[in-house]
Amino acid sequence: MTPSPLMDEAALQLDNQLCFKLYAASRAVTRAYKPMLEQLGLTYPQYLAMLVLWEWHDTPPATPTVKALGERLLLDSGTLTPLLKRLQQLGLLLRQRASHDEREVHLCLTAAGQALRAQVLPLRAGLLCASGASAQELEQLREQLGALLTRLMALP
Amino acid sequence: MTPSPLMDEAALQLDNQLCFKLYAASRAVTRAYKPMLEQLGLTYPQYLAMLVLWEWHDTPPATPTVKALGERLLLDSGTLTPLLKRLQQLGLLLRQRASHDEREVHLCLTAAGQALRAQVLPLRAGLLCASGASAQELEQLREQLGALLTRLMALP
DNA sequence: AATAATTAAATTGCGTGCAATTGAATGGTT
DNA sequence: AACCATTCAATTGCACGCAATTTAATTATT
Repeated sequence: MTPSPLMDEAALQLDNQLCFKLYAASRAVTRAYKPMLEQLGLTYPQYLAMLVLWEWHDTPPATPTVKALGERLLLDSGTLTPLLKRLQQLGLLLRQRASHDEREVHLCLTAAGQALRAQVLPLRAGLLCASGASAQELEQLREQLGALLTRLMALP
Repeated sequence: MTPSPLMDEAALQLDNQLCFKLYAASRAVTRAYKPMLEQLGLTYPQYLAMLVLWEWHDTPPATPTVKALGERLLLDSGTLTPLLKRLQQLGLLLRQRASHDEREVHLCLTAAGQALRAQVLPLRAGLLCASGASAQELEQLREQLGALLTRLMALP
C-alpha cells in the first residue's frame, strides 16, 4: 500500500509534486512543438494567439480587441502588446484603434495571416501522434486539466 | 455523439488543444502558489530548485552540481546560473567550485536554506486543498502528466 | 607530452509572463 | 459642464526559459 504523497516529508519530494509535473510537461510540449513552429516562423505563444484569431475569423468577433484575446489566452497587455507587434511585423495581422472607442485596439488578420492557417493542419498531424500517446489518453488528460483549470481560475 | 477533436477544423480550436490547457493550467498553478511563495520570499522556479536541494540534503548528493540540478528540473545553466545567484544573495545556499574538478559548481544549503524547509509544509497544506480538487484526482492527474512527460522526453 | 575532443558554467540575446504604473479615452455623477 | 471613476493599451522592470556562443578545465588521442 502506497502512503498518500500528500502527507509527511514525502509531500515535498519533487516527483510527488503535481505542480512540477505540470510545469515540466508544459515546457516539454512547447519543445515538441518547436520543429513545427519553426516551419511557421512562430513562437509558441504567438501560435496560440493565431489559433484564437483563426477561430474567431470564422465565427465573430472577426476583429477582436487585445482585451478579448487576453481573456481567451489568460494573458494581459503587458505580454500581448509586444507579441502582437511582432505578429504585425511578420505581416500576419494589423493592429488598429477602434474609431468608436479610441481605447480599443482591434486585431485584423491579413491575407498572409489567414493563409498561414492552411499550413498548420498537415504539420500538426504528425505531432502528438509522434508522442506515442493515444488520442483517447490525450483527450482524457485535456479534460482533467480543463477541470483543474476551472477550479484554479475560481480561486482568488 | 461528439466527433473526435483531433480531426477536421475543430482540431485547431483552442479549447480542443491539450497544449493550451497545459500551458494555461501550469501558469494558473504558479499563480495559486504565489501567496505562499511570497511568504517564503521565493519565485516559483526558485521554490522548485529548493525542493530538490532539500530532498537531496537528506539522501545524497548533499551538495549537487548545477548540472545535476539541471537534469532534475530539466533546466540548463542559462536559466539556473542567474537563479542560483539570487538564491545565494538571499543567503539560502553557497555556490562553490569543486577542488577536484574546477569546472563543477556545487550547491550547498546554508543553515537558513535548510531552516526554510520547515515553513513550507504548513503553508502548503492549505494550497491545493483550497483548489477544491480531491487528493485522488490530483494524484491521477499527476500520474498522467508523468506518463506524457516520459513520452515527450523520449522524442527528439 | 602535445593536441584534439569533450565537458561544465557562464554569458549573451531574445521572447515571454506578470506586477505595477502611466496615459488616454470613455462613462457616470452631481 | 465639471469632476470623478473606470476602462483599455502601452510601458517599465524583473525573472525566467532557451538557443547559441564563450571560457575554462578535463579527458582522450596520437
